Amino acid sequence: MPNPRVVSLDKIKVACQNCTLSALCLPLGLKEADVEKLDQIVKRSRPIQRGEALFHIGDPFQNIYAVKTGSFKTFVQSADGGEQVLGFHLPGELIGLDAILDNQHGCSAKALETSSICKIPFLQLETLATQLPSLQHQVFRLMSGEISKDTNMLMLLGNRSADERLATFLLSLSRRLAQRGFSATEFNLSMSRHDIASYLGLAVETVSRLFTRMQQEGLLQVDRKFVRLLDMDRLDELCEKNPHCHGRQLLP
Amino acid sequence: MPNPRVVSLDKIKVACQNCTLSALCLPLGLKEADVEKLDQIVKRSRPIQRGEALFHIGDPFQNIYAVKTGSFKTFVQSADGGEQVLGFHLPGELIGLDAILDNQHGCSAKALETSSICKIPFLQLETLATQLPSLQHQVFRLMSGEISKDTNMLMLLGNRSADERLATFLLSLSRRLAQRGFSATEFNLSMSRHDIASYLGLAVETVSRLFTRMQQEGLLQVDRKFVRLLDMDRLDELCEKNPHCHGRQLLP
DNA sequence: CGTAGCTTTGAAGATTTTCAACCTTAGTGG
DNA sequence: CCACTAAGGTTGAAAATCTTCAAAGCTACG
Repeated sequence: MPNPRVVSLDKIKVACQNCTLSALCLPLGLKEADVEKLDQIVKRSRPIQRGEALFHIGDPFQNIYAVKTGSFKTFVQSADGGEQVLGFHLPGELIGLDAILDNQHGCSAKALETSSICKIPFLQLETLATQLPSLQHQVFRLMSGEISKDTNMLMLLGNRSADERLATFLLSLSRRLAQRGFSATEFNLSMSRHDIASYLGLAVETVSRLFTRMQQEGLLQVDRKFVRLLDMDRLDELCEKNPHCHGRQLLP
Repeated sequence: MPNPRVVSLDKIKVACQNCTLSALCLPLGLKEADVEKLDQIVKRSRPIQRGEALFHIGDPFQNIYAVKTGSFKTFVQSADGGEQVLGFHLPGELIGLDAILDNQHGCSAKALETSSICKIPFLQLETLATQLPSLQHQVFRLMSGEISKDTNMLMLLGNRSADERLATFLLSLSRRLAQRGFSATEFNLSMSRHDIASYLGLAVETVSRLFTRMQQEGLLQVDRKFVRLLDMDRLDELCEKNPHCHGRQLLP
């Protein structure tokens, strides 16, 4: 049995643990030697406690962040102190890519639980990307993926009923967690009902009622933060409904 | 009076007419010599007729497009043949940045009127960006801007009433047209009511009623495709409402 | 153990959608 | 040149979803 410490593959594994690889390189593209160079500019960071801010809206833009463990929400404050949640960020996902244009953050980011991140100085990343075409390509891809993600969200909010929104949200979480090796059917919601409601453009009460009803209908099981998806097929059906039909005939 | 043909600035102007500069370089950043190089990879294109497709969903990704004149919509087809509109693209704006990740287009694009575009081969743009750090930076900025744009849209759809959505939509058009030197208060809606409704996540009838009511209230004047914004202040107020109050008390 | 905060539940109210019909516009062909 | 047709737009009334308001239940944490 070979000692894993001596093979160069191990370096990739190390980088992966730092989430450098998982976030920036996972969709293939980077050579091993390049991963090493990338790893050198990534800053480690102490754990971030639940409720602690990663950055605030208006902060000067310097780093992008890759979630290593835990989860974050991004949001903007409304006039009366309320929050509009813009997104949730799970392990392996990036935060801060929207700040490049204005050179300052357009939203705030806060930890939903004790989390750890990798800090990537954007200027250094740019410089390195100039030297490594495959890295440049990778960053383009990542940003493109971010745009696609938002586009999908637009479709979700644009023309879908509350049921479809919640189902889509849960399946999105499921898929993203499964991608990281977590269970696709059982997980904890690190965000509050309030956060979910804000994100989906619904009232808190509506989200609460939906959870209750979906449980009664056997679609899922929910206990406080814990969720178990029971009928993935029917949940899928809810998501695939035609935007213009609102899927209202689906439920009794 | 100097002959504009001989000064090198003219090259920028030429590029600008091709929309290379306006889309890719306008937010400063590129040196004159670099603009010239960029201009060399941009392909001109014949006019595109109303209803003609720029690309279809699933098409292999090769170019990004900059709108020179006219306008486009991006959309996805739903199960029953309906459309979900994802965005409208005015002169100077880019189309196709969401296709990099999957290497194929995730939506279709169609001309809303007779339009012209610049075709930018993405592979060549990437290669050039490797050589020109300022161009690389510029592309990062553009993509970041695209993410911000979507984020704003999420906020719009997430928690706002129909009035606020339409007001925000109209002011967004106004601002973007003004940026290109068009009138900020009078313009033609190249898209149908159906497109607007789909984009804003509303029923066609609701959009129609809103136009009628806003006209009655003196906010604007509307005749078929033509719109004149009369009370920008009150329209602004509609947009700035707190997401959680829904601004419903604003209207009688 | 008690309080604060989050979640759930109920009923009333409101905005928006749906359904249906009518009107207008643009384009076509006799 | 006019009538005709199809598509898009407008309007009205009923239905429905979702929100708001109100209150109670539960959990967690000091």
